[in-house]
Amino acid sequence: MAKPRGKRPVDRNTEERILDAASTVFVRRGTAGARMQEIADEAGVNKALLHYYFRSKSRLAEAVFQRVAMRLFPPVMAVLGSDAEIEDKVERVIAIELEELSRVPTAPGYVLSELSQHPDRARQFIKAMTGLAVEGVAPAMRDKLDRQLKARARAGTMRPIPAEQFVVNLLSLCVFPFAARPMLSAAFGLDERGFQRFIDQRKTELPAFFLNALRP
Amino acid sequence: MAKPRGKRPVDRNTEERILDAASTVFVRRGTAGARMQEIADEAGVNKALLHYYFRSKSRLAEAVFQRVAMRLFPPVMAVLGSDAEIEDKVERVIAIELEELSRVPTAPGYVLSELSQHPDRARQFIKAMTGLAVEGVAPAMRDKLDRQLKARARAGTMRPIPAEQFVVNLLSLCVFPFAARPMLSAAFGLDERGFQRFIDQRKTELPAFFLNALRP
DNA sequence: GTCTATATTAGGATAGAC
DNA sequence: GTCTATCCTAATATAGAC
Repeated sequence: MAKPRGKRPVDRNTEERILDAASTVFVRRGTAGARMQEIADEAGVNKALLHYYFRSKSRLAEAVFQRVAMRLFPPVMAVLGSDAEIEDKVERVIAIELEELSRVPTAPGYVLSELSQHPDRARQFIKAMTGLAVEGVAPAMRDKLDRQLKARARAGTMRPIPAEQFVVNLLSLCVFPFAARPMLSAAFGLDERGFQRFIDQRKTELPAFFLNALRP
Repeated sequence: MAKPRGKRPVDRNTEERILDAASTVFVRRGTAGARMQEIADEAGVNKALLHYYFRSKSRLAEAVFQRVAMRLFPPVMAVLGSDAEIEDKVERVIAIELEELSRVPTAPGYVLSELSQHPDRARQFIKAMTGLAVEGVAPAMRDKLDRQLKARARAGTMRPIPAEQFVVNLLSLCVFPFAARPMLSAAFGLDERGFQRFIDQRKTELPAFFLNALRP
């Protein structure tokens, strides 16, 4: 419940600033490693204010996770659930993801670690995203895709593949390199620029790879 | 400094048991979220003993990360760097990874989160794995693969693809589903059995998908 | 090598002034 | 709404007996 509802415009601003700061710090340190003090410093306010707005660290953590995840998943879901052709979807998802993740390259690591230590966040998020029960956007998207893929397979213009595998393959190829970035950089001897070049190369390589994999 | 070197056989056993317990707890809670007390309980020993063997939590965390990563990566590296044909490598890596990760499905989440919060672990690990400098196993494997892929592309029996992209694609497709397991389970409504069925399906689907993607 | 007991600090949370 | 000061538990770490 809770959250104060002040009248002054300052309120929203401060709450926003805190949320921004918290996102930065939680993504950097992980939820358990994050310190309320560091968040306060980052936001330029006092520790006590964090509790004033969010009551506890765990509530703040929840708000941050929702926010980060909300910026990551819905755009992809929208494309996958749209009426576009499969080839279009593949290209658009890859373009959107590599673009967005280049901007926040550490977000995947945070989201995945948060999920592995706090699996219930996944359910909460799916629920929050659909606004309804767990049965919502995700199954709708899956069914839509499933029909498309089956039709194309029947027409012989595409290798048959279950919709879930299709989605997971696509996301894997986009997200994993960012989540594993430190290991890849170390293994292949890439600095920051090198990694960015690797991702740029991937922007053209990945659609080609994926679409080729779908050929009948 | 360093680790005590007792004479009695008991020593090794206890140290092993602590390391086992620590792995379990660190993987479950993440490094920052893990508690020395919980590790001691899991190992059936006293807290003080952890410090006796590993001096501090951060040293223990380092040892655990090395151990978990060592069981995950080297087998794959070995296959990728071997003399086997590309098709063989693909099939073997997928088989090994899906098999091993089914046994420790939460390991990827731990390793990735550890990496994102502690990027230097990657360098340390690569260094430890090669036993030498950072230039070691990884580049050798990369070069080997690179030659194979280039030869096959020249012969027209395979679509050209940079070795790094090849490796990253292969690992992405194997590892990501485990790291993202809670989200996938929530999105697709899978329970534990459902997820296992999904992975079993993947054991045949993935080689087909990947090899198809490599066709010229 | 293993335990009990304790020191010490860190960090989340609250009280209360402004 | 925002700050300063403080409380209090939890958690790492050590001392010292056995």
